[in-house]
Amino acid sequence: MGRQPCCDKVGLKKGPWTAEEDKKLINFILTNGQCCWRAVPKLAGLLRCGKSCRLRWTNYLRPDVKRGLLSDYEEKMVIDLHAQLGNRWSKIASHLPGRTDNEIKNHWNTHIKKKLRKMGIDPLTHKPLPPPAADQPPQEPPAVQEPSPAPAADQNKMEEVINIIPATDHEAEPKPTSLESTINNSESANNDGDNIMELVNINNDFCIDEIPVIQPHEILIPCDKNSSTPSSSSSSSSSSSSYSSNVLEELQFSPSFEDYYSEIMGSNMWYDDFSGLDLLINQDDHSDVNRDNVTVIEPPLLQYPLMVSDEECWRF
DNA sequence: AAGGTGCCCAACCGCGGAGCA
DNA sequence: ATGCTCCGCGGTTGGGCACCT
Repeated sequence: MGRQPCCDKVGLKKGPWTAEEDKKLINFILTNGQCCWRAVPKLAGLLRCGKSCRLRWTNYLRPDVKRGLLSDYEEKMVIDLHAQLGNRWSKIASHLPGRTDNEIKNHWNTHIKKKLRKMGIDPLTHKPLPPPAADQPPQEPPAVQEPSPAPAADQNKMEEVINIIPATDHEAEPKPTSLESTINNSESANNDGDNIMELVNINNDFCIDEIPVIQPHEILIPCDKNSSTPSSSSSSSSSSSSYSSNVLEELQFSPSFEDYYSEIMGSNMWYDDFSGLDLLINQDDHSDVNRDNVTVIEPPLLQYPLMVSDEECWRF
C-alpha cells in the first residue's frame, strides 16, 4: 500500500520562501514553539506543507544557524567525522554547532569531495585513490559503498590517509587525537594553524563520542555585540542568496519576535545585531581576509564567546 | 552584449524509524 | 503484533548566479 503524502499537496506552494512566509513561520514558532509540524502551516496561515516549514526553520530561520563557508577547522572535522560516520550528515552536523546537515552535505558534495580527490583521496572510502591508468581517462572511482561506519578492517587504512578520529565507543583509554595529526599532515598550510593548534591542545582527547551533541537549549549565542564575537568579527555575507542572507533584517518582526529576542539576549545584545544571521559566520576558509579585503578574525570554533542559553532561552 | 556552461545551494522527495492506539 | 501518523534523514533536483566564449 502506498504511503500517504505528508500533506495534501493540492493548492500548496512550493519553491523559494518569501519574506512574508518567513515572517509568518518565525512569528508562529516563536509564539507557539515547535510542535506538530503538520499543523504549523495551517495554524500559521501558510500554504506550505509541514515538512517544508520544518526544513525552512531548521535549515534557515533558526536563530542559531551559522551561515557562510565552513572554516578550515570545521572542514577538517567534517572530513574526520565523515570517515568515521559515513554519510550521516545529521550526526556530523550535531558535532558542528550552528551547522545544518543540509549545509554540510552541500559543502561536502561541492567542495570537500573535490578537495579530497585533488589530494588523491577517495572521498567515499577515504583511501588513496588508485593512480589513473595511463591509457584510461580519469574516471570516478567504482561505485563503492559509503563507509557507513567504516568497517574495522578499513579503519587502519583510513587512518593512514587522513588520521581519522579514533573510535572510542567502548574504550575508556584515551588515545592521542587524530585531529592534531590531521592538521599537521594537512597539505594546506593555513594561516590559522596557530589557532587550530590551540584548539588541538584544548581538545587533546578529541573524539567524536566525547563531543557533546548540541541541544537546542545549548545553542551558541554571541553574548555581547560589542565584544569580539563571531558576529562582530564577520563583516560580510558569504551567502549567495540575495534575499535570504538578510532575511531577518528584511523582515519586520512582530512585537512578539522583538520581545522574544530582547528578552533572551538582553537589551544590549544580539537583537540589534540581528541584521542577518549570516553575521555569525566564519569567513573564507583559507584566509582571514574576506573577499572584500576586509580583515576579519576567524574565531576558533570552540573559543566562541558563547552564552549557553538555558531553558528559559529556548522554551519551545 | 549575448548565449552557453558549470557551480552552488535551497528546497523537494521518498523512505525508514519512533511512538502510539 | 499490526497499522497508522508524524518526524527526521539522506539523496536529488532545479533555479539562479558567475564565469567563459
